[in-house]
Amino acid sequence: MAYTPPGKTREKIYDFVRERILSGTPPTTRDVQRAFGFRAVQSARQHLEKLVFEGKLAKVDGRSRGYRLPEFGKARPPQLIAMLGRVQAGELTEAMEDPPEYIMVQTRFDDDELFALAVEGESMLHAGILPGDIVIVRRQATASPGDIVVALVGDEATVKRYRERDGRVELHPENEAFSPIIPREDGAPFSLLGKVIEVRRSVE
Amino acid sequence: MAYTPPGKTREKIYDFVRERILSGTPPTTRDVQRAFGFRAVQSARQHLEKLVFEGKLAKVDGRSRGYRLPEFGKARPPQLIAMLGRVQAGELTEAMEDPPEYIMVQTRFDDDELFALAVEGESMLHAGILPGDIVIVRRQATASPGDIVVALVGDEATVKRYRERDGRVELHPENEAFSPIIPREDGAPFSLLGKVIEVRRSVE
DNA sequence: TGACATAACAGACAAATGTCTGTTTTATGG
DNA sequence: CCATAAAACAGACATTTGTCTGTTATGTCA
Repeated sequence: MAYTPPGKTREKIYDFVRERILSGTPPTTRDVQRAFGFRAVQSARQHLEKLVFEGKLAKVDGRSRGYRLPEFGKARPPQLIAMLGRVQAGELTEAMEDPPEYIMVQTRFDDDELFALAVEGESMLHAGILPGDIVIVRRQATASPGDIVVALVGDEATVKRYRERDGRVELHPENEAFSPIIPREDGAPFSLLGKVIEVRRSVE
Repeated sequence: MAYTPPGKTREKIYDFVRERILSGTPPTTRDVQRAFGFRAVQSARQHLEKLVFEGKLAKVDGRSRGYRLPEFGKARPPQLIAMLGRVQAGELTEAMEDPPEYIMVQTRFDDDELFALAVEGESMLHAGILPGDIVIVRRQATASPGDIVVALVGDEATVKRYRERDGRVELHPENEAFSPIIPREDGAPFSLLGKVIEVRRSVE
């Protein structure tokens, strides 16, 4: 390979490795060699080791594909959770849209405690939750007053603020145009699905 | 290893592999072997191959750590972008908090076009953007009317709705308590940093 | 020009890892 | 009980991959 100014090639190698790590698998030394047309493995290795020395990459010695992004060690590991959809027969079921949708999150919870849901109404407008927003929900059967929760009322999933009054559960919207739901009174079957722990909105 | 009912061990192996893939690196066949206490590599391999056959895992033949989550093929690859902070000398600089913070997103843009920012004021309350929210921003020097943008006014980064009136740029808050900013008039140096493409809020 | 640092190359060894063939154990159904 | 299927085991081989030692280019600076 032709000679390049100091650090120039190394930068490109860093970008390459970073990209590969993020897209699923760290490259091998020889992946890097081939990608940059080096005729010697050592050329790739030298750059990689220098990147580790500089702290730009982390590494697990001896293991194949042992390069990491140093940030990953400190950050929470990414989790892939399912987007749920329709409400059927009293239970949220996976929306069977053609490409099953997943969303990547980083929380302190187990990923099988979590699911995601698209918000449909405007009842939580003043809490900054708009129609089309995605809420990340942690499954739990109880909640504390003030929590934003997802509940199944009748066969509809709804996002509301959880309150208690005189020992009774109340689900409050945050929009004057809507009325609170007091589960026992209107007889519809009620169950708490979980608590909202994150809200996301795409505004492209 | 003791005999287990059909499929039981395989489920656990799937969970294990999935976890590993999400946390950065797919396991090797022998990683699985060791993790489950198999005395033969083939035991692990048999399960893994069957998972691939069932479509629960994807695989790159021959390569080390070749197992993948099939969903990853369809989804946008995850991107790690930096959380920016303070505004210094007219430019947004990386907040040097001890563990440099990164956030994982999945967009159709290049990750070096993107940065993230914590919202500070209440000026965009009615657009569903609250103090403490994280906005994902795409760097761009121009915007279309209606876009929510991040602009540098003076030495402060601010999130506003982009408008044009009589050919002049106006930055509108979405909260009656605040007034629009008309850049040229008040003399403060102004520059458009980018457009908000995603809003996130943690409500734990 | 010559010392020096970095980049790149050559070739090799050893460990890690994917893969294969065949056997043994355990549960299930007729 | 026997046939069958799945689970688990044994042992081995080939490729991939990490690592090492030493050498040759190419640019920088005094």
